[in-house]
Amino acid sequence: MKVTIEDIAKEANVSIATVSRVINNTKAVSPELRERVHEVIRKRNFRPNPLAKGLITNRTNIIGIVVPDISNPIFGALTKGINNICEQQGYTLMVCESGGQREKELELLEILADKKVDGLLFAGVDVNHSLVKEMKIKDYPIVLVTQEASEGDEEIKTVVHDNVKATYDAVSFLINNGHKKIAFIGGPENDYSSGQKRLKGFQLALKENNIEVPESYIEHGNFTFQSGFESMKKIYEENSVLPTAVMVCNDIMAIAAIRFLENANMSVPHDISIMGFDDSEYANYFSPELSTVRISYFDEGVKAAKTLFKLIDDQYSIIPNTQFISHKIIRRNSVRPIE
Amino acid sequence: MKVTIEDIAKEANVSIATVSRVINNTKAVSPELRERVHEVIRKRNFRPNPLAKGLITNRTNIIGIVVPDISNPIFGALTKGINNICEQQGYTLMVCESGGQREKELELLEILADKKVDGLLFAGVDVNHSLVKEMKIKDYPIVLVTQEASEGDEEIKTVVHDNVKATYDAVSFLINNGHKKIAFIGGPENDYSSGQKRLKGFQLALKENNIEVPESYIEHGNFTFQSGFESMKKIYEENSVLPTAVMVCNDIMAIAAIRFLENANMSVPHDISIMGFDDSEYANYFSPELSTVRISYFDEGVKAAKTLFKLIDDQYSIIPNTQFISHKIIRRNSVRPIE
DNA sequence: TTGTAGGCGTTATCAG
DNA sequence: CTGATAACGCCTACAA
Repeated sequence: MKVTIEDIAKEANVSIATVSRVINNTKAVSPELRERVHEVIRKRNFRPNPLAKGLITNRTNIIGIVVPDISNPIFGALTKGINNICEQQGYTLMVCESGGQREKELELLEILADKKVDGLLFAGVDVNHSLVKEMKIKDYPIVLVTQEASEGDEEIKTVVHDNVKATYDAVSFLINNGHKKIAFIGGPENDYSSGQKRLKGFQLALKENNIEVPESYIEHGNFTFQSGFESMKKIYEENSVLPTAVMVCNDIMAIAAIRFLENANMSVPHDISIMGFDDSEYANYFSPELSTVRISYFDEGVKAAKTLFKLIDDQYSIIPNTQFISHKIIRRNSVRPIE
Repeated sequence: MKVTIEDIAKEANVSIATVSRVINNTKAVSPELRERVHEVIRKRNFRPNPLAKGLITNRTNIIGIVVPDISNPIFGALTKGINNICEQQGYTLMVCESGGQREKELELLEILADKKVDGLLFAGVDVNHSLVKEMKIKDYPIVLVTQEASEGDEEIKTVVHDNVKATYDAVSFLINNGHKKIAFIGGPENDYSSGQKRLKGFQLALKENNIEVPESYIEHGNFTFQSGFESMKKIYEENSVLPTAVMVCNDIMAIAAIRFLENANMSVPHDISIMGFDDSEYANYFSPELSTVRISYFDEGVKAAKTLFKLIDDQYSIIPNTQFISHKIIRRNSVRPIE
C-alpha cells in the first residue's frame, strides 16, 4: 500500500540516491533519468515520509505558535496572518494555547521542542527575564509577537505594535478635540504590553499637555465586557467631576462603558466621549460607531512570520531587535470635539 | 548537546531496549533498573525524538484541523474546544485554513497525509460526494464537524448542531410570539449546512403552522454585515407589506439588519422583530440585545475531538454516524410578542 | 552523473 | 527480565 523511495527506485531502474536527488533537486541528474523518475513518482503517487526525512535533516517544516486564547479574534487574526506566510513557504502551523499562564507557557516551550518545530511565534502576556532565558536555550528560533519582553532583554527578535505610541496618539486625539478631563480604563497591571505600556502612553500624552488627572480617573479592567462596565461604573460613581472623555484600552470594554453610561442616562458622545482600542470587526457595527485605534493583527502576524523565516534561513541574519507595526486613529461617532 | 536513548543506556549501564521499555512502560523491568534509568533520564533531561519514534510506530500524536477561516470567532471557539481535548490526550494540533475552497480542501487533505497526522477534524462548506470519496481513501481517520456531508453519504462520522431543527425552533419561537409575517435572511445557497439546512428549518416551521410567505421575503446573504444590510434593505424596499419579524441566520447579519431598519426609521423590536443565530460573544452587547439561537461551537469541538480519538483508538468502535450538539433559543430584546 | 552503504533515533522481535 | 539487532524511510558522503 504505502510506497517508499525504494519502490520508486526499483520501478525506475535507478538507485534510491538518484530518486532522492530528483526529489530534492540537490544535485545534477541527467534529464533522461530525471524524467523517468518523475514519471514513476507521479504514477505511484509517491510522497516522501517527512519523519524519515526530518530524522536526518533535523527539519520538520512545522512552525509553532503559542497564544493565550485562540478563540479571541485578535489572536485569530494574528494566526491567520502567520498561517498566510507559512503556507507560501510550504510550512504548516501548530497552534498551542497558554491561557496566559507562565507555567503553561514554559510547558509548551518543552512540548514544541519535542515536536521538533523549526521555529516558534510566541504571543505572551508577561515575557519576563526567566522566560526569555528559557527561550534562549531552546534550539529553535523564536520571535515574540504582540508582546515584547518585559525586562529589557533585547535578546529575542520581536514584532509588536507600539502600545505606548498608539495610546499616546489616541489620547492626543482626544486632547486635540478639546478634551482635558480624560479618564482611563486599561488592561491588567500584570499585562506588560497591553496593560502597562498603554497606561504609559496615556500618561505621556497628558504630561506633554500639562494635564493632570485624579487617581480616581484610572481603572484597570481585564479586557472583558464585564470589567469595562464595572470600571466605567466606578469612575462614574466615585468622581464628583466627571471626565469628558474616556480612553478605553480595548473595544469590548469601550462598548461596555457606553452601555453603562446609557443606563446612567448619559449620552455618548454628547455627554462623554469614548475612545476604543483595536478596531475589532464589530467596532464599526455598534451605535454609536466606535472611534478607536486600529491595530492590524493580521499584518503583525505576517511580519512576525516573515521575520521568523529569515531567522530559520539564517540564524545570524541582520534583523532589528524590535519591529513595529503601524497603527491608525479611526474617527467615528463615539468621540466628539468640545468647546 | 543532544542526548539520545543510547547515551542514557550507556550512562545507566543498561541496553537501549531497557531504556525504551521504561520510557514506554511496555514490558516489565526490574524496579532497580527502572529507577536507575529514570534517574539518568531526569538528570540528562532526555526527551525521545518523536520523529524516530513515529517512523516506527506510525504515530505522530498530531491531529489536524481544517477550517475555512481561523480568524472567524466561530472557528476560534471550535478550535479551542478541540484543542482542549487534544491537550488532555497529549496530542498537539495542526491548524489549516481552506478559505472554504474545495480545491484547497483537497490539497490540505494531501498535505496532512504527508504530515502523518493521526487524525483530522474537518469543517467544510460543502462536503460533497467527491470530497467524501477522497477522505475515505486517506489512511487517517476523519470526522466532519460543523458541516455534514451534503450528498447523503453516511460514511464519515459527523458532529454537528442540527441546523434544520435550530432554525425550526427559532422560527417557531417567533410564531409562538404571534408573528405570522416572517422574512428570512439566510446564508449562501451553496453552503450546505448553514445555508440550505437553515432555510429548510424555516420553511418547515412555516408549513407546520400553515403560514405562507412571498418569495420576496427570502434573501441570501453571505454572513457578512454588508450582506445582511443589503438583504434587509431589499426586503424593506421590495415588499408593500412588511414582515413583523425576520429570521436572520447569523448574528452579524442580524445586527446589520437592525442598523438598516434604524436608518429607515423603523424601531426594533417595536416595528419589526429580529432573530439572530449563533449567540456570538457580542450578541449580548448590542442594543437592542439580540434574541438568537445559541450554538456552542466549543462543545461541538469537544465532542468532535472525543469522537476522533475514539476512532483513533479503535477504528471499528461503535459510534453513531451523526451526533448532534444541542442548541438553545435565547430571548433577549430584539424580538417582541405581538397581538 | 550515478550507485553503495552508513546513519538519523527509536521500537519491536528475537534469543538468552 | 534483559540485551542484540533488524527494521522504519530517507539523505548524503564516498566511490565508481
